[in-house]
Amino acid sequence: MLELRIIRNEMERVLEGYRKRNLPEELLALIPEIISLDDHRKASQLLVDRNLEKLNLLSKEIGDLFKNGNAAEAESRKLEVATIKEANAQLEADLASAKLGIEERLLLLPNVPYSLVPMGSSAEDNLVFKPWTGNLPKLAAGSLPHWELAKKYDLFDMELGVKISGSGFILYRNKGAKLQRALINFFLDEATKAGYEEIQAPLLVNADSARGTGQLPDKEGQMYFAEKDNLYLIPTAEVPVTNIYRDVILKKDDFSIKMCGYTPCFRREAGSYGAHVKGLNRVHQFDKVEIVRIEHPERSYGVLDEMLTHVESLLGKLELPYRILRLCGGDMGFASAMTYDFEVYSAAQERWLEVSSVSNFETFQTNRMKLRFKNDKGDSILAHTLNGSALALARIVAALLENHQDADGINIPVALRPYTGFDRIH
RNA sequence: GGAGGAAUGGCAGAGUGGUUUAACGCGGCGGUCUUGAAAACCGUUGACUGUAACAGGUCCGGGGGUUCGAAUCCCUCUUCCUCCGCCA
Repeated sequence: MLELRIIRNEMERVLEGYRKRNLPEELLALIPEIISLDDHRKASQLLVDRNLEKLNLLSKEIGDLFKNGNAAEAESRKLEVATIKEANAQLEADLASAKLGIEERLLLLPNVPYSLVPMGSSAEDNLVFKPWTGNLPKLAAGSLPHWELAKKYDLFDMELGVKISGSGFILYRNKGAKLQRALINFFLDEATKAGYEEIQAPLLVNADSARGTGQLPDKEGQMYFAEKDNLYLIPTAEVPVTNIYRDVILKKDDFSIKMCGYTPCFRREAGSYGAHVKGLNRVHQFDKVEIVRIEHPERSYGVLDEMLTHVESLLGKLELPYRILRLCGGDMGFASAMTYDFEVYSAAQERWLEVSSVSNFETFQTNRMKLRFKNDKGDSILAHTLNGSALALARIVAALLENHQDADGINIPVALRPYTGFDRIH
């Protein structure tokens, strides 16, 4: 949730940022409404507080009067109290509705894009921040897309996924299952080497956690929900891992906080059926190792670059051609201030697949989570949060299978061989 | 699932209706002393809101209620502990 402080103090930057997102007029119109509601809130608060002060004083007087045996005088003060309370009830209702109005509107406003974010309305306008400079793999005639390779080498089964659960659920088997496990371990080990603490977090979370990282109310329809227990299946490890620090005040030397976690991710992907959902390209359940950082605001963009380097090294070791996009305002997620997407080239499909998204949320999550640190002056300052996939499995598997195939098998990248225990699928 | 108990500041722990403006202690911070440190002694010590700065207001697990007045009484929810049952 965007800080009210930013709206009040940095209006220029907010408006400039929202132009990059092509924010519709009706949302821009919320900004002056929020400011006037907040003025109203302050005024009401002042009046309410003054009345409360009077009530506090009167209560003390009444206590003293009773002690001194002056019951008559005490009773007359009680009448005074009743009058003030009645007047205050209306003011308090007024105050509550102003607060609610501010909250409702703030929840509708996305994060303000960082200065480097390009203007744009769709994926077309994303900046290719780091193009692939090598040659794209050219596959021999007869090369197969990953869903055909899966059948040929018995790696995963989509029909069984449908039978057991429904469309979009995959059953991995044999070397397909082992490849999954190998990738997860590889990614976790690489993150550990880079200094990230490994976390195993709950896969179901409560509404407070989903709200903390911004999935609620914005993406409610994208999450599976266990109604009986009021728990959401996580769409990413970001949710449970970041929420470790909900309602926490850090000391300044608690930085840097670096955590990673492997979890399955559950996404309903409502309304996204279409041409590009074949095979592993878009599924309801996939595995992902996520890296999460909690940082001092002055360092967060340096850390974002550091995270890019980490993801790059993973893709390099997997011998996959990749490029990095800096997302334009219109294509960025609601909560993000700047996002880089990593795409790997899927040679048989001849298209780029998004395999990682690395974002700086600045204070958008911490404002809602109340995650702060103490500066030298003793003020509580909101920390910055960042996270990124390092990496997401299903599409990586698709690209690995397609790019490393030859006529009668698939080669496993050297870095992964200690983890798979085999060099080749054939 | 059943029966009982509990939840107070960073930690520990008093407080059962009116100097609680939350005791005492530990820890933290500052100081005295010391070549330096420890010990000892003295002082200080949370969050939110609000103000130019004061003032003021809110917060004793969450929410609601009783009362002139609630950490304290009532209702409700959540979490933890003990015992029983079930169980990977």
